[in-house]
Amino acid sequence: MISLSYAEENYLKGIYHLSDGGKKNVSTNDLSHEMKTKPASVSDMLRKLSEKKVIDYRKYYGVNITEEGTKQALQIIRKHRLWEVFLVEKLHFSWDEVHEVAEELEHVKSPILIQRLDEFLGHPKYDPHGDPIPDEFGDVKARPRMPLHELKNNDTGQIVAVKDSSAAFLRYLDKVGAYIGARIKVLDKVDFDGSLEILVDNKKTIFMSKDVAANILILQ
Amino acid sequence: MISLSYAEENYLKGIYHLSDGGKKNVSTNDLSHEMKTKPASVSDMLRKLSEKKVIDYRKYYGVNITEEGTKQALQIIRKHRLWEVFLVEKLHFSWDEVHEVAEELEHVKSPILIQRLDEFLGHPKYDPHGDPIPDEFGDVKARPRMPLHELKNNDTGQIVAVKDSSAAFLRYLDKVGAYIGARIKVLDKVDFDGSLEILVDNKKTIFMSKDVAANILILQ
DNA sequence: AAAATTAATTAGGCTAAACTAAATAATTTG
DNA sequence: CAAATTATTTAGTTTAGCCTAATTAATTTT
Ligand SMILES: [Mn+2]
Ligand SMILES: [Mn+2]
Ligand SMILES: [Mn+2]
Ligand SMILES: [Mn+2]
Repeated sequence: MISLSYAEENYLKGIYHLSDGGKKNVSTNDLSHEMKTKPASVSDMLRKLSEKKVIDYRKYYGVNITEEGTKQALQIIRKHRLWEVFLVEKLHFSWDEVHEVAEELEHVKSPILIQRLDEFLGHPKYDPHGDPIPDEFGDVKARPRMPLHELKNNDTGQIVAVKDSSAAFLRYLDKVGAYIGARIKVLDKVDFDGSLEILVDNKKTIFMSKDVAANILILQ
Repeated sequence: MISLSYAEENYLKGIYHLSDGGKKNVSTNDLSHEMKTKPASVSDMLRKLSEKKVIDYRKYYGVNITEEGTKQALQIIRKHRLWEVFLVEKLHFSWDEVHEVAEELEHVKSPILIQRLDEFLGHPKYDPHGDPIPDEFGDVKARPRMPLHELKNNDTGQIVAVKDSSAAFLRYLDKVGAYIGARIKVLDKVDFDGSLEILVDNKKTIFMSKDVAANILILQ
């Protein structure tokens, strides 16, 4: 297996995410935005990743991640999410504090480390944000999930993940009392702006904007 | 607190160790050997570390670590050793497998991470090789310890640390049955080559060369 | 105390990963 | 469909961290 640098790993992960798991073609500009670098830097990196055969790159036409690239991206994501679980379950981090740290830990190179960590955590299937953890072969157990803002009046379901893992968003969810695993029901949907009134665990009613709801993923 | 790069952290740690915790002056050549880089690269790095005030550097006369440098070195060592404890106690690594991985983990930047890890581990005082773990203020509980080859006939004591943490040495100790915490007694010391016959835990007799004994540290 | 040896530094290069500015390709618009 | 706009790449710099070769400083030897 070809070895990638810290920066290359981050780019590959960015490409994997923007391509929606390999389905879509990714543009230089979008990637530069994702990576917080300039398009010129992205062009440089794409050439290198292409030489390492983890992406297919046609100048001016964007990139597609290869089979090998997908495999590697999934292993980085596996590490990231396992570390997130560790931080929350064992070190009592809150779910809005883990992303940054996992962003570093995911690059530690030691296959045995990640295997043992997985065992130690009891082979978790999902990370603290509800995202599935790929297994050692890169297999992902995907659950069908739908953004909350697409639900109709009286629809019910369970919060299983968040689309946005930023600290600001997660802390907002903490404040209003939304969490992974919560059972919800749409009490009212305002036509004018798409904002929602939600019943949580048959107890608490919370109001949220369409933008917030769009970042909450529901299993029906 | 000035922020150091990954490479700078490793150099500073190297300087700290070679200087015996700040007591000795360190030469460019010795450091280049320690870091497995060329003396020219060391000169470059010393200039940079000097600008960051973590070392006192007089050209051609070697370096001394500053107060600030010592503080930072101790925090890196703290992280290194806490991670080693984690790997052994929680992930069931053997003591000869942890050093390399800790060498990477020690650079993860997150004060809260290391504080929580310390709590999770129950504030351990020593790492798997018997080395003391500095506390968050850089205070180290040093035990008086003596290399085994300096003991006399019939002297007794307890193995509390190893000087060499290489996998080869540690696996050799595993094989002969020497471990941290073992009670030992010197049964015989051969004048000719300094090799030793040792009684371990009043049960097992083991023979070892002077070189091996010199890397085993005893609390009397 | 000069000569020889050893240690350390400087000079000049290389690569990775970023950048800005300029050039060029692709796409959209009148 | 030519012109304008937007996206992307290329060219040329920068910085960190390494290298080799050449130079210079310090130390040891005769
Ligand atoms: Mn990362
Ligand atoms: Mn996550
Ligand atoms: Mn290290
Ligand atoms: Mn250790």
